[in-house]
Amino acid sequence: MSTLEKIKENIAEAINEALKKKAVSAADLVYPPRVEFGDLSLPCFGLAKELNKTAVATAEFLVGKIELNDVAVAAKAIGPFINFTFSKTKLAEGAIGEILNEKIKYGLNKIGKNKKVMIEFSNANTHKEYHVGHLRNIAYGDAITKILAANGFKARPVSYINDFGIHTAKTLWALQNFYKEEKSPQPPFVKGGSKGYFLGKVYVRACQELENNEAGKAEVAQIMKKIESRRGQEYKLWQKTRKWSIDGFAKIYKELGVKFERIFYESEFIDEGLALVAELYKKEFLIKSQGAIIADLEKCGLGVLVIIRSDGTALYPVADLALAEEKFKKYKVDQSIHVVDARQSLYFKQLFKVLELLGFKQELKHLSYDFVKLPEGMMSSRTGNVITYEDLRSLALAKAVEETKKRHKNWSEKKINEVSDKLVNGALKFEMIKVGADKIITFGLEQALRFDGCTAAYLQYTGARIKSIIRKTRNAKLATQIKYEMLNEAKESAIVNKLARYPEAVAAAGKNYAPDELAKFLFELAREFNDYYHAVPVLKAKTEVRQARLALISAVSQVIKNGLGLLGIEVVEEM
RNA sequence: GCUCCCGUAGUUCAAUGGACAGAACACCAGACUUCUAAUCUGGAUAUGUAGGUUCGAUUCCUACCGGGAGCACCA
Repeated sequence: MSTLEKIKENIAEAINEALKKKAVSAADLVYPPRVEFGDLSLPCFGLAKELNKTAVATAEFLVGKIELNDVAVAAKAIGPFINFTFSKTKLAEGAIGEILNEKIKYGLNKIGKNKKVMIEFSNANTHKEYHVGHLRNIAYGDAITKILAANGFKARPVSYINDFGIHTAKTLWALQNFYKEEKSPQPPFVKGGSKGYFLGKVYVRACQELENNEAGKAEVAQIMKKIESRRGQEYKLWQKTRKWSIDGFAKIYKELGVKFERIFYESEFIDEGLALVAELYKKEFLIKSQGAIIADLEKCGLGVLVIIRSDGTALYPVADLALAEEKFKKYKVDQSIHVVDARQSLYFKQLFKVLELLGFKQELKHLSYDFVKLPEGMMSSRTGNVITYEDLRSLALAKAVEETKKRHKNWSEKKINEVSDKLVNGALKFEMIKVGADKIITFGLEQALRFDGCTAAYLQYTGARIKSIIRKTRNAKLATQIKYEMLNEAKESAIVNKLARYPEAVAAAGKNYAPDELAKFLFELAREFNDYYHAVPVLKAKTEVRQARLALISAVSQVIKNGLGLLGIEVVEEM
């Protein structure tokens, strides 16, 4: 339990003792909106009812009865609230001491109790573009994985790549029909693009060419059947191009520093899925309708889920059912989380209902988030109205390099690139994460490429400033006995309060599946530090004060590092 | 038509049912012989409408008005 949690427990206990019954818990204590009110507050509205008094009278009645201690040193009734004030020294000693002692482990908890959770995200398609929509998915999924792990879950990140859908046939069709002239083993690159990027362009072409082209659509269906049969030239081409996409994904994951424990492919599960579907069809769990095989979920208010097309080819749920079985039986997960865009809410309700009807008892969760659109309108792979990951990254990198060079004329190319890389990862991820999952992101390029305001760069910069100060102490060890009573600036106690709340921020982010809450928390902490930085000198202070301030800012640096880490963002020593 | 999501400042976003609705961007005015100015300080503007529940509603409920998404062979 963290310092602050212990304090809250103690206060709740003291209140209960004063009342001679268990009336409040630590969770009833809230943080006052203004510093003048104190450090912690009990709203007395609930108690007032129990005691049959007004809330104001309750606060006044109770405040004198509460026994204080050496941490909670004052209690004052202000209207219907009882406001507690902490000993600044004790809180600083507890919180900073804890941070400097636990380091990277500060803020972790055991709420998850080793529950095994598989988090599936970055479910991209081969033969299509990887764009900013996928970026939101991967940033969110990765942050959720790390946050759940910090909350004591056994979080297992996996990805499920759809390499066997009709889109692959469309891309191959266009490749064969419109890119034949390209005899070289290298595909006709869009300047600077990878092969995977190129396939994305081919897919767009395919969609355009197939519009109102019935003959073409029939050819695509033929190609799909050939791919499914896993024989012939088309299958070979499928294998080759599939690898282009997969290599492209691997490169992206490496750049972003996102790791998966396992990457599943639809093509691995399709046969198992088809067998499962055949069995379910035999048992009349699935039925034939209009030539297709469906799950009729009308009774549950979920419409119908088409599983096999009327031409006999498989749809998405086929492999998804087999994959779910694999997760539960082989990987023995307690919970399966699917990080997928909100537009697929109905699909997941249907899929989960089918799994439930099949008798699976494990927890299934569709962690949905809203989509990313462009100022000009919806993104669409089909029309090519997208910002691809590669384009975005190279723009961001150019900007980061430019900004870094401007400030550090003597840095080597290597150092500039290393720092720029971290800035780019931070900028891209933070931009996607800082917004609540239920908000549509209208992706503005200019805004995304900013390095000021509420951005990762601001946090990284704050960290770098602190590191710079610490370097100037020539890495002299912190005094073993820090005199925390030296931290008596108002700005210092604001920072200490914030630091002490970090473990709660981690728990809340996990409970609500909300990395944005953590992002906001870190931004606020950094803002408080930067304000302090301008107002209060560290290195110039007298020895004992300097030691205490160094301990404080080291703790800030540690918490920024820990928090950003949970968002998948690295800190930098200098920038 | 049915279902779901969202309406807060010029813009993009905050606010476990709590005290005076906060930031960022943009705009204006300031702060680098002083620990990194990718920073800081100061300045104006906002809860779609109408009801209800509550001591208290941006938050919960109902209706309406806007915007978006989904609803059988895309994923």
